[in-house]
Amino acid sequence: MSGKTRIKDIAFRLGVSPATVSRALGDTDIVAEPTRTRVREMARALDYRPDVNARSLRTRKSMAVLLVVRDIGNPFYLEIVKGVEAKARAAGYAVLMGNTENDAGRENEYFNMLRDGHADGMILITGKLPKQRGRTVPLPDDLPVVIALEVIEGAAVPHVQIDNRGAAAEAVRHLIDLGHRRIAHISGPVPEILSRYRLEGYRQAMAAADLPIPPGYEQRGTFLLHSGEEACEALFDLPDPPTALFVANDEMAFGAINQLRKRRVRVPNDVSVVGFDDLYLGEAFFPPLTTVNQPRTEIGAKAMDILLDLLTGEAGPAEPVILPTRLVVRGSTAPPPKKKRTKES
Amino acid sequence: MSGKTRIKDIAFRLGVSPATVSRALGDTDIVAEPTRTRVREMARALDYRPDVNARSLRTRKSMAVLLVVRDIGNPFYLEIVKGVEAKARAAGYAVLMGNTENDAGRENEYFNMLRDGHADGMILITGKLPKQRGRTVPLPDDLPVVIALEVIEGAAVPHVQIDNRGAAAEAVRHLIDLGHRRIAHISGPVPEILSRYRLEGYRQAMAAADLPIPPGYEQRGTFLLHSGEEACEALFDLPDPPTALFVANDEMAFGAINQLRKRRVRVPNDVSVVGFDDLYLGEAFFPPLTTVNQPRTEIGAKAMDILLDLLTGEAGPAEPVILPTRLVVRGSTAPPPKKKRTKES
DNA sequence: CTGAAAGCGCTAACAG
DNA sequence: CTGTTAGCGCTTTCAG
Repeated sequence: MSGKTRIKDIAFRLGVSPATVSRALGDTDIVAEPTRTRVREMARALDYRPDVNARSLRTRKSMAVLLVVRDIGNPFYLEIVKGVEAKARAAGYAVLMGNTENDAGRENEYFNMLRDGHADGMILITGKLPKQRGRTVPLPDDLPVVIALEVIEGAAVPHVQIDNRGAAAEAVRHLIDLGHRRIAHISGPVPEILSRYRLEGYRQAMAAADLPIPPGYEQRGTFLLHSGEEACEALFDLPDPPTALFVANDEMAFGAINQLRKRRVRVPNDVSVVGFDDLYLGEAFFPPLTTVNQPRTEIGAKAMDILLDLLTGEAGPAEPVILPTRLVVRGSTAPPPKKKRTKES
Repeated sequence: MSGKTRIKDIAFRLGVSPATVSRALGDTDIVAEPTRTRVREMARALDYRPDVNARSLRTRKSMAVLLVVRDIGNPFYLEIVKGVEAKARAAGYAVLMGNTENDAGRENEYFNMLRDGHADGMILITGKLPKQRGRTVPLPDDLPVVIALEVIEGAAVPHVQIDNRGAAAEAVRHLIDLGHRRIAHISGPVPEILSRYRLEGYRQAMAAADLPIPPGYEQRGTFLLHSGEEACEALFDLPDPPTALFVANDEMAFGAINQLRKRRVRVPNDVSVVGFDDLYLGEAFFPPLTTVNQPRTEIGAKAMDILLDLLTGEAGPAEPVILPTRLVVRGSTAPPPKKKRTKES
């Protein structure tokens, strides 16, 4: 009824000092057992909740971490978020989600929240370091920031990532093992480092098997559904179209398969497709998508573990932490068709 | 270098009082123009950021709102989040995301964040009011809470929702108009009110067309992919299986179509399927899913608008706000097959 | 073991 | 228009 319960209300009713109440409520300090229980019972009876702002102001820590993603609308991030959340709450931290929409201004804004007391540390899944006045500032070594999933080259900040190059190569090798020789790649936006790594993995695997990459076999996409369709269209307008596609993410792979269906090209009978990410709905897709699974929950959990270390003054890992991926073979890949396919509309 | 810049640093360098700095930085107050600019320039030069905790402690408002969803892992919520976010940031509010996992304890926890100063108001997308000590507490009328998407019956709290019953009926009517007579329904978990509304819409449309609902034609699912498969299995083990399915959400519809494919039942040639939600990937699915589109961004935006009103002391709408849905006809629905299908494994 | 007192950084009265 | 003063609610010395 009468507004909110404060520490002094409890203190007053019990005839003790506010300081004693504060101590009795905290875990650390030593308060005489009878007092301690009386305080706790009263606090519970009055439904007392400490004011976070007062506490944070005093202790200079917010007990919150910031999780900044590029696009909260991308289902891909969801499990990472869960991994972070689970660890965070276990350690008593709240998780604040930030959504940059790839906008430099907003990235900066979240970065500032570290300084204005909103959060104590941050996990970045954006592939960019915030800029100050247009130029990237070198992060102080002790700033509690962890990069997850993405890679920021040259940043002296702990990284949790996967071996994108190796995983891509493995995916391509799967196609090669199946007997494919004409394998094309639909990449993500090339300025982005993850796209480059996956592209490199593709080239590496092709080179290792002495397979040529004909002109036009490297299509550049945007990671979005429709760009998979477009890239696929370009690929199959080629005089000598591929028999297999390694696509840099699942979403574009769905788009590509869709396009193939429109052209009455059968997957996997005529053309095999491998994706990357292992999205939840990949299973329900037809055909079920062969793809590279990323350990998303673990990436989130590991990143939070490291952040927690940073927050308690421990040093982060000197080397990037690499988590293992797994090629999930489902129904979108098969050996190439026996007879040589010729150009047909 | 020397820790963080505070108001008094600026004041000291400029030879003015902290109060003047505070006023000069705020929009409202009147400060002599020269002072005002000098303060602002100095603040910018020192890269000053006001401490949110101190400010919140003093002003008793956090300028943050809480957005609580049932499962952050569900892509369905994403656009709602965006709608909320856009409005919130335009009004200077930060959005804190809460994730309940359907856990009563966690729902409560977020609710408490309203009282401990974390946030000033909240948008609930959980279908449940938080409980205190096991029982639902009636929310004070003036508590800044808005329910979006879900419905909590009997709660005197502003609602932003869609007409689930009407939208479901429209979907079923589409099937009826196509010529279907044997139409089954896969519902969500029935304790949930949204599932009930959609179920009612189905029954209503069937009744209005004088169509019977044979035993077994109402299957209960969980809104999850595999439950769509299972329900579909049960349906097509029936002696007289349906020629059309109205499924309470897209995810289960994907599962159902998958199951149908395994049984070599063609969609939409043999059986038509309508979903509900219009998930992003529904387009890429094969066949492209006919479904009910919910105006998700608008739901989020409208909910935030109302919350903003509540936060400024205005009254919320007395009646629930109903936003229009739209039946999106794509490729998963068609007239029923001409010849009567007989039972076949 | 407990109380008194100070102070985190900010803004809002209240004077001037 | 600006400075002084007080205080938001909490934790933490420092005494006792």
